[in-house]
Amino acid sequence: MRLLPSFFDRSTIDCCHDLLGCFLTHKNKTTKYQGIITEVEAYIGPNDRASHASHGRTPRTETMFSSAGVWYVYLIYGMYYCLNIVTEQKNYPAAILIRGIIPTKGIEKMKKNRHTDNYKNLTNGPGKICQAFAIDKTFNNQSIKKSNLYLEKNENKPNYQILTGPRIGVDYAGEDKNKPWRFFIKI
DNA sequence: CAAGAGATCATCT
DNA sequence: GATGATCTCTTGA
Repeated sequence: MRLLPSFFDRSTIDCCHDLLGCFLTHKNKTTKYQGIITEVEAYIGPNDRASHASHGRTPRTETMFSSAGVWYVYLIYGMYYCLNIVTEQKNYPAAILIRGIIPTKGIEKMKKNRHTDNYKNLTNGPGKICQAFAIDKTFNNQSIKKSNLYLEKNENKPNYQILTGPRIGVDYAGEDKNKPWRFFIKI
């Protein structure tokens, strides 16, 4: 069952907890990619110095100010894409970065896309996820309701513990770098 | 296994 | 002109 935009129209932290364990799915002409989300990070509000939106509205960050349930995709370090889902009300900039996934479908194509046979190295990082799932900027600002990139509820979520920690790669963010806004499933 | 360097370009100042 | 919500490769213990 596809998650609808309304699922994300609420506290970003709550969304993070509920998003863990759900499926990410991308269906194109040739391949169905799918995996279970195991790690995410929250970027919340105009004053979060780790967030792109802390520098105000710009052409790039405009997506973060959209209403909930659209993809925010951007290029980082000139080489890799990162996939986020926008949360909370319109004009309040917030999103969740998807950082870790366990692949369940399309694994052979993921290996090709990633140029490796190492299963454990397919989707354990935000840039790797986008490469494995063939996600690029064309998905930016698309609604999860209509896009062929979408999220699904997992009816058989196993019991697991959710751990938290500081976000990765945001040393520039001053005090905000210590916020425990990284969430991951204990294996 | 850990640490360091380099790749590479859209975005914003 | 500077920088980054990353990754891979190399080096060395």
